[in-house]
Amino acid sequence: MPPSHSDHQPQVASCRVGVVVEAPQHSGLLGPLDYLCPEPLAAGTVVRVPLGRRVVTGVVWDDGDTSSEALADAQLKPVAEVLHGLPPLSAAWRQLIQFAAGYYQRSLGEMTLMVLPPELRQLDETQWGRRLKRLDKAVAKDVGKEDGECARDSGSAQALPELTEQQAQALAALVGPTDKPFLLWGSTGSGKTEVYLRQAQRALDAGQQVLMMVPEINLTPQLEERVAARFAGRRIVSLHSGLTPAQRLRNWLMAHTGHADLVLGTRLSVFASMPRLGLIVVDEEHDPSYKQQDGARYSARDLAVYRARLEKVPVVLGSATPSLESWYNALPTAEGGAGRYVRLAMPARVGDGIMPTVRVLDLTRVPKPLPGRSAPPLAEELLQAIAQRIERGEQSLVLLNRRGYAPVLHCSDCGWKSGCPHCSAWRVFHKVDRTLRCHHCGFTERVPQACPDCGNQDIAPVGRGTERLEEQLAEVLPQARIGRIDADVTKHKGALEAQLASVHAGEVDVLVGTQMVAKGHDFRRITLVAAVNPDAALFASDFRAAERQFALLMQAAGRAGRDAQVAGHSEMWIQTWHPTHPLYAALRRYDYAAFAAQQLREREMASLPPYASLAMLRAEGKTQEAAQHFLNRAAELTQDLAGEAIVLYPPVPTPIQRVANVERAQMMIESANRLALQRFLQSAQALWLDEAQKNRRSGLIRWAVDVDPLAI
DNA sequence: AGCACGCCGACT
DNA sequence: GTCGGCGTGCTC
Repeated sequence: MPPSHSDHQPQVASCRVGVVVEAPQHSGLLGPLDYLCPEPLAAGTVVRVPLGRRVVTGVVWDDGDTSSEALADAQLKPVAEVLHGLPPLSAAWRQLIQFAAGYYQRSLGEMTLMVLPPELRQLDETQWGRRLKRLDKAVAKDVGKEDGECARDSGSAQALPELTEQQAQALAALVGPTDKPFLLWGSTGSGKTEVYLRQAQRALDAGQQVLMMVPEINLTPQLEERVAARFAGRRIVSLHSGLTPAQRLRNWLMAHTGHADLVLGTRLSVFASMPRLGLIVVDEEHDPSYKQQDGARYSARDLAVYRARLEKVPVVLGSATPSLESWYNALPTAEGGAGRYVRLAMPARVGDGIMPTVRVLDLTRVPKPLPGRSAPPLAEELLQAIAQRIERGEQSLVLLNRRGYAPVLHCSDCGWKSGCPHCSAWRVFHKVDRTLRCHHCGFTERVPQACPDCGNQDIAPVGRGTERLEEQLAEVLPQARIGRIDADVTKHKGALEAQLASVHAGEVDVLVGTQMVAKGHDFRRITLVAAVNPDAALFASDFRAAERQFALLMQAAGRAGRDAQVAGHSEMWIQTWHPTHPLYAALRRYDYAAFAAQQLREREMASLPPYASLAMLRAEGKTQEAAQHFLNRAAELTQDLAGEAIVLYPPVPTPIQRVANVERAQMMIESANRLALQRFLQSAQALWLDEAQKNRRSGLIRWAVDVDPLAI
């Protein structure tokens, strides 16, 4: 570049700063880039800097001229703008990002910019100034209102619910002298939320901020309301991807400037900048949505634990069915666990509510339908139980984890099936709008009148989803008012709320739904929950399938009978071909500990998490060969590096091999030693990067490392 | 990732 | 003769 003397640097620009800018791992821009500035800038300052022909947002990472001076001052460009009025991001925040970037194998720049509000990345200095002014005004107005209306001694107005013995014990332990993370293991309805709220109150009273994380914000409106009601005098902001860019920036700034006392958010909120952080809560810590599934694949739960240790604040992980990782960490060493967390158990339901009786319905003993008659949608016995509920004016919840009418259409003449032309998957028949839809790439067509291959008019749906179950139930239970909740219903704005309201108002007798209804919502009048087809998870190739299914069924059971009057005759039905499976045996007794112990034994024998660490090298290519070739080369190149401590498994196609005409393959990497795996990935990355470059011509499209993968 | 430069086919 | 395809390479 020409040695231009821009008017930004009238004298000698004496200082050098390292600035982190957005650039992916493969760009070769790994660490901070050096820029010149007229006066020193504090680390954490947000700046705009020239990068190539553009000006981008970046964060000052180191203020000293500690960075390698490979480039002379003359080769450096000056910082373009400083976002004045934005307090620098703290050292702790930067360390969290640095750790996350290293652990999940992404560039520092990508990680940093990814977790800042998207809006902040767009603004230049003048736009930023205007925003800041508007925000200051809003804060001033709010604060005035607050001081005028409610005294700061929040909580005095409302009567707090009385604590159970178990809650009191858990709360006593939470002030105990330990810096270990807490695992709050409390069954559904045991009052975990009350413990969070009391502990949050303590932090707020001490002038600290609270970070409360939930899996999906739209599934937990009830928690949001409770938090808002309890801390009416405090400023509470939410942080999730459903906000508009302006709201997201505003709420992020409220947290960053310390104006917000409590941040309630999804996984991305683990990166919220909070100068007075005093407590982190991770509700439903086992939930898979804490793991980001694309880009930088971080686990917000694991980062919450890291952040708590970093900032020396307590962290509470809560669940009725903890992830086996957390469970193992909380298991005392005497019981074969790691003893790294403190386990707080709350087994009893509040208000004497008991869990519904589990009834395992053995499908092998259900008589076959008479010739010419079709089988009923549910076993006769279960249908009768539902009919009884309807007579008594009670509600039933029927769970089927598959939306649409039927998962596939089939031609009985020529054998044609409704495959997706772009994916290795069937297109699902949706009867409501007469479409065939691919649930992986979204490809949608009107359902054909006749078989596209042979013209046969008689193409039939095979299997069933929630739409069909709803229809079939309406036929056999003509007296019932039937409702349905799944992703197809809720994609229309407000539909979920409307449907939930009608359930609560008692306008629905039988609610059909996918797993999304099993999470979070309280249904006071449901006294029967039925899992129609829970067996698939028992024999899935994914080693975590059983763990997920157990959590889901426990959660589903918790939907029933939360009122003591009805809890006595509440039931949880399991329709299964494998009635003696240990998963159902444990579920019968709601014995998570026994289930976990059995799973841990299997994991230990198979060298799987939590006894081993995993990473997955994933590749996408124009052909399956291209994807696998890269993985094979990647393995060859790093075989020596791997040595004894790291096991590289042969590359295989992913469970759904082709999505949107892209072929996918993956290679599992395993080690008994987490640190060794980290070091390996770190060194391997450079070699893979180079190899990937060479593979582009032969059809490699993308590749990425997934550390601690959830699904394999 | 952007966004250049750069060298080969079908249009005003 | 130019507009534009996306292959290769760089950004303090």
